[in-house]
Amino acid sequence: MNPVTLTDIEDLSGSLAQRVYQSLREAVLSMEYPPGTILRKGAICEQLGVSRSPVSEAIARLSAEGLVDVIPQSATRVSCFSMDEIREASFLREALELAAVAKVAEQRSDEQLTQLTRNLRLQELLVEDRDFAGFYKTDEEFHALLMEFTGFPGASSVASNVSLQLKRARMLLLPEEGRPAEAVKEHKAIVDAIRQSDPVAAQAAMKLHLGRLITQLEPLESQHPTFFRSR
Amino acid sequence: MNPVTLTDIEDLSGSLAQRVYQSLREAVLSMEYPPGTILRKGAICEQLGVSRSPVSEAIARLSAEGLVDVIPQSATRVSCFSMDEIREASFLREALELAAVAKVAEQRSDEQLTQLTRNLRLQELLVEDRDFAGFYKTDEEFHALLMEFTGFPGASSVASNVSLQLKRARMLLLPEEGRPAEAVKEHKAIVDAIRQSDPVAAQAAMKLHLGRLITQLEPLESQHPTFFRSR
DNA sequence: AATCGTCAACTAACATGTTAGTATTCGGAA
DNA sequence: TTCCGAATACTAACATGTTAGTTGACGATT
Repeated sequence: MNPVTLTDIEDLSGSLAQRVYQSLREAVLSMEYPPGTILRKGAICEQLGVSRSPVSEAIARLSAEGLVDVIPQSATRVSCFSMDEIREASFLREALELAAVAKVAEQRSDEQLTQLTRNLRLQELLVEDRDFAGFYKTDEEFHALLMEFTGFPGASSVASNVSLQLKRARMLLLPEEGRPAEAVKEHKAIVDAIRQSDPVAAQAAMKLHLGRLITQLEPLESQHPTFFRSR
Repeated sequence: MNPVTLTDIEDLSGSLAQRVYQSLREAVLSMEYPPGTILRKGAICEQLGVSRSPVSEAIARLSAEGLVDVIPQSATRVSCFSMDEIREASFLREALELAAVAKVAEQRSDEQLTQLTRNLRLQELLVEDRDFAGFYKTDEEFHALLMEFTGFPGASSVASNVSLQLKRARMLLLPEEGRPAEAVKEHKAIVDAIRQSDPVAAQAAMKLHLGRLITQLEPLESQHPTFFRSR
């Protein structure tokens, strides 16, 4: 009865376990598997045409990231949101992005500034075209670029790991009228501060920007109570 | 020929895989398995009296954390240090701890302040007794307390994960004469700022303190070239 | 009708068998 | 002696068999 909602692992690269992991992770983050969904190893094996070994490894990694809860000897289900966790993720993300943006403002190269500006222009275009999916993607690229420009290649992945729950919760947010345009303005303020090599201003602009997201997220708990756990 | 250097998994709790993971992780972090050591699944299975499944899962987790490098179809070895990675870890740790200490300074309870003060006194005692192992442990507890007091239970584990390489590299540092005493003073400055609810001063004190560690770590690359990879 | 205990079905966890890719060694040719 | 290549031994990766713990349903008892 359930349609095949997993991206085919044939399209991915790496070990089997790696591909299964990516496929499952994508399904969880995109809310194709909404919180509470029970993951059946057997079904996944059948669906992807692999044995349980790579599936187990994939699930173990998802569990370590907090995307699924595995109930010993019983079942494993897609983890529910908790507003506490979302606030925590927001706090950690802010800590990392503030440090990054300050460092970038201090040491940016012209080439890096150009890349940020180019990304910014793309954002404007996509908002004009009302291509919100494209905008989301470019938005995330913007933040990833900033982390990369710190000169620490792993910083980007740490930040995105820490923000996983935010990314997933954000999927519940319908693009609110006018919000993407505002986000672009805030991004612009950040880039302006970086252009002027002003770390303090860059941090302030980033803080403002990130604060908007958590504000948008807060009402979700009452709007989608089934996706949240009380605790 | 090799003596049994793994802590017995009997002493640990949780699933087999979890226990194996803890045992291996401890061995890597304590430098009992120095960088470059080749991990043989077969030997580990024999030594711990378990099958390859839990060992594989444990190694997969260590690999995800960057503590071991697994060479596909060939071998898995304890990862070498790289000064770039250590600088990166230091940057990320600083970002998190600065955010944490500011938040704690703003919202601390008296009970929390008491706990910090108590930890501080313990540090003084241990340094007086020249119990450096005990001091290291209490030092880490100090930083863990600060992360906990943010009110975000996961923040502590994120911070310690990010600092794994720092923790391991620190093992190479012989307790330098007078350094622990200085560290206690720096900790005291941090707690003083928290006592006065002064986030800015707390951040400054923390930044100074964390800066000392990376300064101590820098010379290691030339002192222990075999433990570092060039790249 | 409600509750409790038993049992059957299902799942993760663990053990073990199999495959395929890598590295090393050893022998032969230059 | 040196260099190259084939064969072998070893490893992680994958598949599959087995165990044990949990859940839910069903029936007996009150």
